[in-house]
Amino acid sequence: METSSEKKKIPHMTITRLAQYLNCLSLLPREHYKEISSKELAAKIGLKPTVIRQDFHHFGGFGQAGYRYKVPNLIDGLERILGLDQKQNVIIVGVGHLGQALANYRNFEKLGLRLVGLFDINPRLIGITIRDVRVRDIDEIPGVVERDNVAIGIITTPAEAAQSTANLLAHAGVKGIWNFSPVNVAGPAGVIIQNEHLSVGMMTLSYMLKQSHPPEAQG
Amino acid sequence: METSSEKKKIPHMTITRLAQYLNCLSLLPREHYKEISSKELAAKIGLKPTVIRQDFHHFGGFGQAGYRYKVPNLIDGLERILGLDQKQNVIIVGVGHLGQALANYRNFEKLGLRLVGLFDINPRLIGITIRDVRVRDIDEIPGVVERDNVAIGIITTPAEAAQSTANLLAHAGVKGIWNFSPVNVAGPAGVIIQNEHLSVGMMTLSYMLKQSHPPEAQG
DNA sequence: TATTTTATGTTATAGAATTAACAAGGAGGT
DNA sequence: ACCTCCTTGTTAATTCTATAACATAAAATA
Repeated sequence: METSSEKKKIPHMTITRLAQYLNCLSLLPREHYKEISSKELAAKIGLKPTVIRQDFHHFGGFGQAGYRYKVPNLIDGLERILGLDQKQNVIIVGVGHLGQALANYRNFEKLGLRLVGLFDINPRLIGITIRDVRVRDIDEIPGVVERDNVAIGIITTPAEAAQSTANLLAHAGVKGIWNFSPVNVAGPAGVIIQNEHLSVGMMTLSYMLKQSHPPEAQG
Repeated sequence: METSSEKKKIPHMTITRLAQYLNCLSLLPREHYKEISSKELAAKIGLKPTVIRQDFHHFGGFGQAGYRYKVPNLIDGLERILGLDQKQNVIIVGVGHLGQALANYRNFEKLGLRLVGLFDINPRLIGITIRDVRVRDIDEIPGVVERDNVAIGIITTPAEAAQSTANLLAHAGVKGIWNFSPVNVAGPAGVIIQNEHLSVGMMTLSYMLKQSHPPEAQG
């Protein structure tokens, strides 16, 4: 039970973990896991059970003392918190390899997303169809966003075009931008921007590799 | 305990940010930015200058009081810390859309990576060439890893094949695994694993959208 | 040349997150 | 029915992180 007017600050790491929990739960066979304990879930992700319980506690908890968590109940609750219960229309701008990979991403439906548009500036790409969605010119973006009530724009353009694409999307009226280009893009207040940098993950892996496998036997 | 080397515990968030700094620095035009201040860099990423200085301080700092940071010097230092100065051979397992997107990723060279192998189980993919690299069957992985001294294996297989691929890679002798499949994979001690979940970024964006744009007058 | 400005390195404090410890409640066996 | 074992919700303590404040040092300016 949360008081309606009160907005407790949820740690950002908690949100990230909630997403991991949901991802993990949605992938396990339904028949074998009607229920799951914080201990079991923690083991699957590599965390301690207290982390999970503390995360859930921010939202009043999802179970009852003594019981284990009901998996469907847990999934529903997490989806509701993360806003995945509401279906959203999305478009992808930039139909290069990464754009095409995302367009073919099967888990989009699980995330409550419906791909309603693909856009590029390359005339050789305009007109082709991917998963029943035709590639159109980017100047059609404003119309599509308004007509189809597009909530999220995905940027998979080269770095040079990323910021202008973000501006175009924001001006067209999207509420969120998921940016896969190498550069950080900025937007007007009110537009949520998620910058996704693949290289960051690679660099952290590289760092950890260096830590565990030092290049030279150094004492 | 205290060893002569600088093996203090570096916060994980610091490493993530170092990667962002390097990514940002490497993308700005060299002629305009021979030097940069913590204030300027912070503004570009959306942080406070103190965060950057504190991060650098873990490694003794990269400048001198009064001077601004020399960009090339900064880049070199960050690359050295992150282990990007040492060139590493990598292979990609799973030549679906995402695998092909990564194989065409131009920034691989910047990360010190050299793609030396592509692998799949699909006979229709085996034999094709992407960026001068031929797709081979996965049973050739052990030989290639040993012969070409492959340090990192990238998993872009479906969820079902992810863990077995990780096992195969670990047994073949890779030191690190970069996993893009939806499931977390585990590995033996000594093998560093970086699980990259695209859905997590999407879910956090969805959450933030819900916070700023409440669905309807509900509750 | 003296002074102001700006910059980083360093240290100390406030704040946040993780971890541990405890309380409450149900299931299962004897 | 009683006892023991588990499990979650909650609170407290510890650890870690981010922020602010300060010291140091060079460049720009008058």
